[in-house]
Amino acid sequence: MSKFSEKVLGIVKSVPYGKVVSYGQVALMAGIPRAAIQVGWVLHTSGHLVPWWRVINNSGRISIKHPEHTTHMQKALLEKEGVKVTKDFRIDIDNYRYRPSISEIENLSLDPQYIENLSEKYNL
DNA sequence: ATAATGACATGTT
DNA sequence: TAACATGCCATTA
Repeated sequence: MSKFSEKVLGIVKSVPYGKVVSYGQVALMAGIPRAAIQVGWVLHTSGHLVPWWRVINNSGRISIKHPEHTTHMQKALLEKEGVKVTKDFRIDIDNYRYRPSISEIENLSLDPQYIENLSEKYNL
């Protein structure tokens, strides 16, 4: 298990009930800004340990390629937490996005430039 | 070591 | 809004 995987799992675990994050945001918080797809890989392989359904893509959609069940299951899981998901799997991500606190960001021991990126991109 | 694969992001049509 | 192209990097073959 790589450090990247451990960080990703830790971050996803810290996403509170009823909130969501984007793959890109998780990647950035893990210290590798453009590794969004690797976040997906980690969740795919080790996702049973963490609230993977709170991770969606940055356009506010559930874009899991896996046919059938998983997308519907994710929709159901999110709705159970009070997150509105439309029939075509759209989510108001700005409204539901998890914005980590300063202390949580410091916990990740990120480079200062990444912290700046975070606040710029996601309006922390 | 190289090449292919992916639960993605971003910018351009 | 959607579709396409390119960039990215951990993992696997």
